[in-house]
Amino acid sequence: MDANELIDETVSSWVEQRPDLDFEAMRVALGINVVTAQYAEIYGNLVKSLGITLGEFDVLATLRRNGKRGVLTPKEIARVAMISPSGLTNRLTRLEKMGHIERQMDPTDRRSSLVRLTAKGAKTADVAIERLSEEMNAVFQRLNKRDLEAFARVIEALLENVKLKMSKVSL
Amino acid sequence: MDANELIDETVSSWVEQRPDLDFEAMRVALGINVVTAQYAEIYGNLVKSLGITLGEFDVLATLRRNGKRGVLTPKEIARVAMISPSGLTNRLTRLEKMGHIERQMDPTDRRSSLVRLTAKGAKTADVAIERLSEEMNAVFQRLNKRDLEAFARVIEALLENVKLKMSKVSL
DNA sequence: GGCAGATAGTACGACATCAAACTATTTGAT
DNA sequence: ATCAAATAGTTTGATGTCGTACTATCTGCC
Repeated sequence: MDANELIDETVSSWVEQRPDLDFEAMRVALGINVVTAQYAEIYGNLVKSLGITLGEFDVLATLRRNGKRGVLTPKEIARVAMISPSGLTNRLTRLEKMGHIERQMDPTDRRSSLVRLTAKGAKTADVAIERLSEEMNAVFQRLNKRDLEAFARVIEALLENVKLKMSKVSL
Repeated sequence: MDANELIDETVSSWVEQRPDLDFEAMRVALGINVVTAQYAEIYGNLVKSLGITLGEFDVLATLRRNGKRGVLTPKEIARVAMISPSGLTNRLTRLEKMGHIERQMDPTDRRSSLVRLTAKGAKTADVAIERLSEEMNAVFQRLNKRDLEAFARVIEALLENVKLKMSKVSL
């Protein structure tokens, strides 16, 4: 039983049970869900070999690519990583214990703080992003170029006018 | 700040920081993640108005479409819903308390049990799937037909040879 | 300047999940 | 027929997240 078979099985039993409804869009949505879950697992295992979770990598990656020398406030990290304030506190605490980041007082706003990537954290982020981008490029390289362009257009259209709230997304 | 802008921002800062790597596949993968997270939230709110979570709906839906009169063993539910055994036990307990399902002894195998959809559970599943399919069709109707076909092909190709394990997927 | 309201980050409680250990039962090899 | 191994489902313990409430600090209006 592979993923496409499971999806076919799911959709055709719905069609059988509810012939009054149209499940074609659902087939696509179900496929997206399974793809996402699948790659979340693959990427999760990949960063696990570096001793971190996907959520933790998300924070390291945000710092690595966004900050001047890897320094950002928690608020900014939360915005880009799309995580709740409390979830971020937990991630930062774990990363601090592991020595991937340091927290410092913000001299200009005593409510806030500055999160800085350590050398160890920067190294981890770099190795992870190298492997992840390599893995993703390998996967997509096998696909039909023209279809892939259409794929990207659909994704973009689906996200048009989507305002972001909280939700777990990585990279 | 909408979703496409966030993705653009993310990818271009990566390109700036690591010009030695190729992030084009990552852009697409990131888009898929955001789309999935976004629709998980929309669908989650939709079933929330019926008093259940997406995971619980997943079980109701599996029973509604797969069983002879909505009866399946937990093992079969776990297979199709892609959830761990312990996670399933919890979902079933919650659904039983709410009166959406009943658990009975399996006369042919005393280790196992039979999970049956109640009238209330079947009604909930039907209302939910009507609204969900309607919502999804409305979204996809706005998209370019040819692109959508290519989209489906890419999804299928990505899932080729994917053997399923555990992961949370709904519908 | 002072004070109401906004804002930054953290603490706490609840929740859903998984992995691993466990119990009860069935299967299959000899 | 017996018994080791496999299987079904539950329990337990740990994890990671969110929502809400809380503390500390800043901002802007008067």
